[in-house]
Amino acid sequence: MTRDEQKAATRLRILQSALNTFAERGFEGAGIRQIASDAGVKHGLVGYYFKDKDGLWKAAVEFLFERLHEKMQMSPHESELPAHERSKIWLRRYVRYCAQHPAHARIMVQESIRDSGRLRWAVRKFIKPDHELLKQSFERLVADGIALDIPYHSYIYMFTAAAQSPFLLAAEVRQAHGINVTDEAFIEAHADAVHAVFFSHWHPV
Amino acid sequence: MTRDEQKAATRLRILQSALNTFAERGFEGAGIRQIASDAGVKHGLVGYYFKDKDGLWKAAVEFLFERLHEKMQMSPHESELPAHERSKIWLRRYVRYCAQHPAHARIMVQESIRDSGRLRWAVRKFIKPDHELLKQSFERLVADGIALDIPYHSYIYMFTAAAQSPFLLAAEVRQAHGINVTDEAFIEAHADAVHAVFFSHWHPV
DNA sequence: GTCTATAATTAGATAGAC
DNA sequence: GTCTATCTAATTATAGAC
Repeated sequence: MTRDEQKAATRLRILQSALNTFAERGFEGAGIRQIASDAGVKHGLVGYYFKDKDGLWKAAVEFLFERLHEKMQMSPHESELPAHERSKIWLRRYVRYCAQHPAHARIMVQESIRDSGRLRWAVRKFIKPDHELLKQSFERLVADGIALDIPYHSYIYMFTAAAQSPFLLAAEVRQAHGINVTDEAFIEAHADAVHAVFFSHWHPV
Repeated sequence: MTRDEQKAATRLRILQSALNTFAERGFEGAGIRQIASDAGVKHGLVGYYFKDKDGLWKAAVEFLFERLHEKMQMSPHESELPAHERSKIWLRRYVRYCAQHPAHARIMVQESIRDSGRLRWAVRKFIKPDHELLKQSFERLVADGIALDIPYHSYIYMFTAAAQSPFLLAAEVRQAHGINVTDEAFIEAHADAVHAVFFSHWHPV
């Protein structure tokens, strides 16, 4: 491994550790010492890579959204499918993403509760652009009679919350219902359930 | 005011302050000094009323669920309405509760992310019993063809998340969409949207 | 009941050794 | 690049004054 690769690897280990810790304990609850220790480095090194706690948080969130965009990308083939097929594929992919990367929703939900400068940064850089795209997709689905004609902001927040919820709250689901939400069977069943609620109004003839 | 009333009033001020602070910053992020100062007392007094931070959190959560149960109670008259009317009333009442008391979802969501001993306590004492009742109601609605026949745990988490979401994430909704979710018009519109998505499958003849 | 004072930890940030 | 040492500030909890 070259020096640059070593450096990138160390940076990434800190970042992954930060993702988990911010997700589990929120910004204020997360400790730089804990994050560093989980990554196998000393706390002083975090400052070298990310300047301060804010910088670390922003880098972690940047990582999350870039990965989300990668994972949600449609292939050229898929992009040409009819709208109801496309949204079905998109939905399953999103539910699967929520199941595999629960830290994303955990970090963003906690920060959206907090109303911080960090949230303002994330809204401008990621949330607003993403919601703008979602709005356009949603409006096409409404025009095609696939999605219900309700206010798009209610739709966006209901849909994403419904898809994320069991994975966001995995600990509660396990304790209250004995369900392991990382089971493949549960993920599939939940994706089906989200589809039934949000898209079953439209039945192709 | 009698001594006992004074005492109860002071306890309540601390409790309210704790609700807001735990909601905004999570358990670890919340500071007893901040809570005490917002309540107009010195931090030492918190220990007198609630022993320690854990005791304060549990008292706050107890307060939340007792208020929820009060507010969601059906009148004898309402209890005799047909199922689809009853669920409609229940839904609007729940959305309104989420709008008026966002601290409830904010505290519980953050704690359900954390997987703590506090969560175990809340699951046993409040969440499991509540979900058991929800399950029974849901199964009746499915039998009557009012609710979709999907796994009840997916239904519970989707429904509650969809109802709570814009109020849970009020800061994000305001920053990203310029919407004040405490507006009466928004609350009504969101309740309509939740109803359309989760109950419009059934049309009375 | 309420506050003051303090003990024991812990936090984030940074300067400097290697 | 990585770590050690340290500074300052903030934390929870509690003992004791009033």
